[in-house]
Amino acid sequence: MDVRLKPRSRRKAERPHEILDAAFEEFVNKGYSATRLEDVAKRAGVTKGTIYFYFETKERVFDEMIRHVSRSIFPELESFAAALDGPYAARLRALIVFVYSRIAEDRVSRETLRFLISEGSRFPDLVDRHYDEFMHPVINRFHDLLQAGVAAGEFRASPAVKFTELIMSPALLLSVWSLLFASRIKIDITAFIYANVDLLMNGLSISTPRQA
Amino acid sequence: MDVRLKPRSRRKAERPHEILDAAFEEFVNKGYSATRLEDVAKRAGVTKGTIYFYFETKERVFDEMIRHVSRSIFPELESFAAALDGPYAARLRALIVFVYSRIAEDRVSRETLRFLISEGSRFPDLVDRHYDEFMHPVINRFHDLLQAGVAAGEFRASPAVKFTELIMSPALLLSVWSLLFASRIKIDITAFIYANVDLLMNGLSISTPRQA
Amino acid sequence: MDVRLKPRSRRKAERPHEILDAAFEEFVNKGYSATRLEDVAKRAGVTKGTIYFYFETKERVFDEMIRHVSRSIFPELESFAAALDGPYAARLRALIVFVYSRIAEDRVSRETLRFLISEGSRFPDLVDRHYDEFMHPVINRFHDLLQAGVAAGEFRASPAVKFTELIMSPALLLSVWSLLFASRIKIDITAFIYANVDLLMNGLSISTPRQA
Amino acid sequence: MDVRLKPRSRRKAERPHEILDAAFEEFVNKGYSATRLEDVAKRAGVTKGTIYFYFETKERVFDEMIRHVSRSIFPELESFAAALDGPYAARLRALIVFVYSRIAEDRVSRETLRFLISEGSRFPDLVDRHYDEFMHPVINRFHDLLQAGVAAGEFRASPAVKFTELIMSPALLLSVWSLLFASRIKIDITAFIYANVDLLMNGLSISTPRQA
DNA sequence: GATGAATGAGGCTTCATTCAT
DNA sequence: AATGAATGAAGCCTCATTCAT
Repeated sequence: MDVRLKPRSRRKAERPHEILDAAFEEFVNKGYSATRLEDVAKRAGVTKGTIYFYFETKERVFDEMIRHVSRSIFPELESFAAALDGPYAARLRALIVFVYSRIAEDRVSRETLRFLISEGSRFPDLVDRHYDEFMHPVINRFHDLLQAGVAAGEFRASPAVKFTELIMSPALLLSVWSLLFASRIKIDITAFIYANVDLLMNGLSISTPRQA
Repeated sequence: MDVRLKPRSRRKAERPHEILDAAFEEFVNKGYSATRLEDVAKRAGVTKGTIYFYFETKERVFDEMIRHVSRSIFPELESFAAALDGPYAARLRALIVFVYSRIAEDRVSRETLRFLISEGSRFPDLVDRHYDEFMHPVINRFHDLLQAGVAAGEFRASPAVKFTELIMSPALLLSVWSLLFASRIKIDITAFIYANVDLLMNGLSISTPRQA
Repeated sequence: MDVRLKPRSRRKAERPHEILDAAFEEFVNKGYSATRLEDVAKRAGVTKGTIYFYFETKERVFDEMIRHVSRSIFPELESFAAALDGPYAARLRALIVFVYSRIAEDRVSRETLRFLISEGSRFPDLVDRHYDEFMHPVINRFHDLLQAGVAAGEFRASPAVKFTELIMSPALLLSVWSLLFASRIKIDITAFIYANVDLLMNGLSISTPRQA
Repeated sequence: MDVRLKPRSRRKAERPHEILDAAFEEFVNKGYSATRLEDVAKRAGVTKGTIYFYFETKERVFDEMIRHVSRSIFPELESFAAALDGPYAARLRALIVFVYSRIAEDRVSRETLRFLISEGSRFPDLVDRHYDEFMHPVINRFHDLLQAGVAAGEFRASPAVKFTELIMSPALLLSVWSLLFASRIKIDITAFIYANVDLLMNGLSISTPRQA
């Protein structure tokens, strides 16, 4: 699909997105401060000036880039969680797999985590927003599910129910692992998830006779 | 030990350390690129020129700062692990608590993780080094312990034994949580660890009758 | 005359004037260099491109703006001066009042002086033109009047006759005062002119017995 | 005095002054906005960076440049005025000559006037300061002198006594004239001043029999 | 050893100007 | 005629680095 064939007006409407996509790649590579807007422009196939036609400052480019890319991470969490039925163990397993796919295996989500960690102090409301829009809802879904499972007598009333973050931690580890060692050490994700679920289900099962 | 009492020669010998400590704080606050050596100097109570007397470049300051601060994270891991005895459940619990204290609760370790995530692409051997010196040994110690526990018939032969990272993931989560939301949301660490251990021990116990 | 009622062709013919009027305001506010053509466009209710349809460069806009606004300053000087009659004191007074109204009290004239002073070195022939078209004729009219008054025995042959600029200087002061302190200190212009004329008439009167 | 012979420390102390002197020339030539700090640096024999070592911003350079050069305009006005004695006509003449020398004939004072007119809206407190420190004191001295002369029966109680600015206006005209036409039309300043004083003394003399 | 004045490359940002529509 | 997206030269400012003292 040759870019030159697109009508001018068509291209125009896409410019901001193209710039933000280019910005994502550059910011991922170098971090906020070390990224040169000129390089973003080059990657987007425009010149510096064009960026400033659409965005006021470099900070703004960063901020809107985050909004742009994180747009697609979790729109269906609620509907997915609501649609779950059957035994709670199966629901939990399904939700875990879903979260893995969105958090650990998705490059955008992973790199967004990197931005949060690297640039959080420079963009504090970025962090707030992500807590409110992503972390908190996920934690809540897990929490609801666990509590319902406990109420149904399917899960043990483990203290972990109050720390749902525990459930998510392996997915986060996979994310961080990817950010750090992706190019060095590969992890068999399917097997990892399987092990995760195995350990968790046993940990939540009610018939364990021994002490913690 | 009053600083003013130290003989001049003594103080001089500490200059580089003072600079690296100051560098740690500044790099933590702003990241590598956005940190000005002038601010490092100011915090260390010297002038820019002095930094260049001890270190060749800004990169060098960063690199040596990392070595300096991470020096103290894990010197006793091996001896600690070797000294463990008694039931494997108790050993595992002790090792987990130890790792929490070094990884999740220690500020230096936490911020080092931030550096790895933020500046990893700029300092690739930093990442390698940390994998070799910290990650890998910890994983190995857990792995050995779990295998021994399984061999002793105390732990179930869970697939998680092959993914020891799973065991560490809650501590990592706590670390990342701290890096992101420290100032916003507090977590009761003791209760968190307790929940973590509870879930894990149940997950590893042999008498669970049900499916994964 | 409602703007909306004007036929399109009529409005188009006025575009350049509207742009120049807008340019005047913007250049007054910020000076030549600091004025953005974009702001001129906005004020004129058009876009940047339109300005370039009518004017080749920013310099050209400035230059034509000056011609446009200074068009109206002095067309009637000659006829006004020619129409004067009666005693020379009365003629002089009338001419002074006329000049005040055109130089000191007229905003365009005042701001043109500001342009001459600020941007004179960038637009040298602007200065030449204004000297030839405004300064020189005014000085000449005063000069003729004073000489005629002296010849008629009404005015003293003061050396000031050769420095007619002296006569104009209070009006210039009022102009400059306005440019500088307008928003801060008010001057009662009528009283000022009265004092000016009083002093001048006494200075030119023949019957003064004492030395200068 | 070869610059290279000066000890480094000596030169260092002079740097800010040298920069401000260079800035004066550049700002005079091009105005605030069109002046490039790089040119100021070149003229001062330093590089861009050095300017920023001493001054925070371009605005600051301008502001301190004004303070620097206007430092010397009027320190002795009060003492000069206080030292006047003898007939009031002679005092007035002496004060006028003094003011001419400081306002009309001094290049720094003249160009400062240009700055006030050109950049006044960008540097409003510059205007305030100059009114308070220069305009107002001068006007007051003239006012005191005229009133004393009237009280002593030497001067006519002209309404001009209340508009002392009238007395100063020829000097201002000379200033403005210089700013505009210096390179084109020369004025014989001595003769101009003589004519000014002649006209003024006659205007203030008490024995004028005729009406204003 | 230590200072801090000086440098200059480099990045962010602005804006006069162009041009396809 | 008019638009407004796009360009790119240029200016302000920062800061790693150097070096005379």
